[in-house]
Amino acid sequence: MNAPAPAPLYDPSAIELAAQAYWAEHDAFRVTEDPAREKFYCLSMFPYPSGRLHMGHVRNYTIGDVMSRYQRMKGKNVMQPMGFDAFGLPAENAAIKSNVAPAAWTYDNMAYMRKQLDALGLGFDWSRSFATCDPAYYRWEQWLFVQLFKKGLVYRKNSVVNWDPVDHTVLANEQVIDGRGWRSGAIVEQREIPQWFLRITDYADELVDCLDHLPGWPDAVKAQQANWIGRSKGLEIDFALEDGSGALTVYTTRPDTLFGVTFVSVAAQHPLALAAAARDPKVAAFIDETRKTGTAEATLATQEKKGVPLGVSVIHPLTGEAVPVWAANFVLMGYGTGCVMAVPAHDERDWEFANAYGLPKKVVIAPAPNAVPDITDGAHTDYGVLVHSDRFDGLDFEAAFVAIKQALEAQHQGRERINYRLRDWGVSRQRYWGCPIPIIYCDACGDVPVPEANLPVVLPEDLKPDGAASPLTRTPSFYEVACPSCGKAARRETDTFDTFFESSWYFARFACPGNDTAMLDERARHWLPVDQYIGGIEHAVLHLLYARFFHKLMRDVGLPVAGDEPFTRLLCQGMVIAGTYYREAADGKKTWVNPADVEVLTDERGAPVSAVLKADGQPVVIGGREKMSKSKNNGVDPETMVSRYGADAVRLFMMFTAPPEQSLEWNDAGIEGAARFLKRLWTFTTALAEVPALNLAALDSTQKALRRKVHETLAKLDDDYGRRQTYNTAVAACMELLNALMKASDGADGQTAAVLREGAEALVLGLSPIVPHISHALWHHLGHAGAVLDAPWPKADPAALVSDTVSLVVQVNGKLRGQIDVAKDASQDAILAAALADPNVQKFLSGEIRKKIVVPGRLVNLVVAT
RNA sequence: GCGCCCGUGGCGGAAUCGGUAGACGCAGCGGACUUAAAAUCCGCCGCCUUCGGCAUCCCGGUUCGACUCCGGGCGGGCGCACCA
Repeated sequence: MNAPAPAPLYDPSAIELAAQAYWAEHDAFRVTEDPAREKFYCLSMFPYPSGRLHMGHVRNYTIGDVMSRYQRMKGKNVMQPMGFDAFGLPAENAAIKSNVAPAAWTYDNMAYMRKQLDALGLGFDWSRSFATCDPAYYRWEQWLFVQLFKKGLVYRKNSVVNWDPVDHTVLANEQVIDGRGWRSGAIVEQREIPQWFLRITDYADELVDCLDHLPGWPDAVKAQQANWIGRSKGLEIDFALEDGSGALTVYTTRPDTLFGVTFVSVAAQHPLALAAAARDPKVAAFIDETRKTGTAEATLATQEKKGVPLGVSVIHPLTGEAVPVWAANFVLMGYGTGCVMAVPAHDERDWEFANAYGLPKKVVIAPAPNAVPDITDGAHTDYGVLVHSDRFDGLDFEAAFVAIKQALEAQHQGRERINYRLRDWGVSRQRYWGCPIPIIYCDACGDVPVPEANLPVVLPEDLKPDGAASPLTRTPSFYEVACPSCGKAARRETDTFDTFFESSWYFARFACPGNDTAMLDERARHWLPVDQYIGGIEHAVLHLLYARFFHKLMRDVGLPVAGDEPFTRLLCQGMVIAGTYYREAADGKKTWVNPADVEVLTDERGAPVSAVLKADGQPVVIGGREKMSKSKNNGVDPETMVSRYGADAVRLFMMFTAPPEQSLEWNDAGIEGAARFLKRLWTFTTALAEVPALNLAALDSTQKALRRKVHETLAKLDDDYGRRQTYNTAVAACMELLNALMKASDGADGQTAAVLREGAEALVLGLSPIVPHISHALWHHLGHAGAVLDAPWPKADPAALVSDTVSLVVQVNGKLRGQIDVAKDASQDAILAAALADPNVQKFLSGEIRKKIVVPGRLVNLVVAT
């Protein structure tokens, strides 16, 4: 090998700036539709512009960037866009706290975060970017809302909000702390006001059924969504009121237990309970009590079962018996019909309730025809066969469901019904910094949608929220309008959309930048669905369900979206966690200290024994590993890490330390290890000089083995990047290969040097999606003119993978006793002969060999009598 | 309570279809270089030990063979939370 020219030292910041400048200069990530190439749409959940990126963002976007760069090298036409989810409460809070306009605050934050994203080397097509607070964006969701209005998919009804009586404002749930307003400290009231709803329940069946056709989604997310939608099949059954004044309709999924009904329970807010309250002060008192506890949801589930008899009875539809009606605190007014038939023998809640009030229990389900279930300690809720149920005795659940349904239908007292836990989506928010709802209220014409020609309804950006009611409600120039229909004075809606509205369709708009005449165009059909979506598991239900819903809505109003589902493959990355450290004051108050300020002391094995604060050398308590957060003071700032170690090291550490969907523990020593590896890669690759051409015929067995390692690594990389999406094992394989190459590089010349060079190229190409900057520089070092991001993905040479001999393990009774090398096409007999000849194996072959198992390419297991 | 997921060295993790448990990295220990330190390089590194034995939360099962499959426990995490 020629004496290498003195190589420049690895200088991450210089290399990274140069690579980023190259990408910017060449507009390297801008894409357009290309019918000749397969498209790949890779999307990471866009951020709220809070001001600074946190490690969770870095992890999310690194994963997306790695996938994008890999697919690009595989020849796909990759679109990876990025934008900002720019409406929301923090901007209003900042406005109140620092007296800055929400718009200015938001745009400043976006500019800063854009710089941070670029410094990480993320390959976004910024020409497609937008902020959702731009009227050019939100006008189209107003337009969609108007279309849905016309189709009857939106409606207005009264709904409860958290009302702060001091600030005269509606509070979001997270602004209510222990039942009090976050700023005023006033006790929050529940108030009913009219709000807009989207009929997501019309799509409940499709939303749950389509889950079965999403093989690329994690099961956990699909399970959560199905759970959330909560579809159940049951019967509505009418119980006639004894006084002949009508009927009480209950919903049940267990009509097989109908003969076990001993009373009927209604919600405290049920009309029948309210009517009884007028006559009976005890009922009135009960209703009052439930209203007070009604707010604290967490206690609701565990609270004691309470109720009060209403003094009315209903007639059992099949037995004709009279059963009493009770009001009960555990019956939900908002689900089903607000009343349920009570079967204490076979329902836990009814069992508890009946026990508390001494109501009878009738067993009507048994595990077997002659068995008697034990209900002394609780209800028997399993399915079984019917007993004490007249002509239905002996039937199982399914048969009883059908038979009882038919019996009730015949007397017009029952019908099958599907129920959902899912409620319609309330989209009204009494907030300033959001998209205005495009409706005008006219005394003469009612609720009138803003005509399409008048869209967008622009949010005035010069208003300043002060924590009280939305400034829109105090801005006549905004809300005083003429009715679009009759021209008379009317009032504009001052509520804005839930911010989930914006994030429910942004994925589609990325395909259609610049279109100011339509929400979407044919380009959406080209790019959709998103091939790979990446984001946090915290969005498993709401965001992902709403986005699926919007995709179907856009489809049904005739917009050019492709397919029924927006996201083909979904990856939910794990949290970024870090150790926590604290000191506890005498009063039990904990002061959390940042991990960066702590020194951990270990025993001689390396196990941590104690920790001290660097500043004063005094001990701190070692807490658990938890999600990075302000409250636990265990956050690590990405920008600091990038300036200290370089973006490549940060990216490498994040991809190497854990598989993407698992939680990732940040530790400073770990990222130093990542930086060390990059330094080694740099030193090794830059030291390679001109080498002779690779001559496969001239390779000796050592050189062949080294070359096999190179190509085995390539084969593994493709599998890890593509099918498995386990970047941690891909990096490990590269580290292993670099170790092997460096071991072989001492005084290497001739064909060994040629193999080393081939290995270096494999490493640079194979690592380039993860560490794009150093790869960009090293690719040029290796003499290539083009950019590594445009190089084709390396393929393993099948010829390099074949070996003349294979190494087999020899077991005796399943225990490892020896190792043999045999020809790769050796016969079973030859393999066995070699195994039996091994001296160590022979030591364990005292008895008769009962069985000989040969697994080709793997092992030999000899079973002897013991 | 119901649903989902997970338990492997001091630590993060690997073992992809039931076939060498602990790859790769961190931490630690020993050494080289150095006046010294940092950086770098080399070696050791599950536990008990002499051959060897024991080890993937515990107990059982299937199998020639189980981290992997099945049953039952224990522990942890996440989601939903009286949805009839």
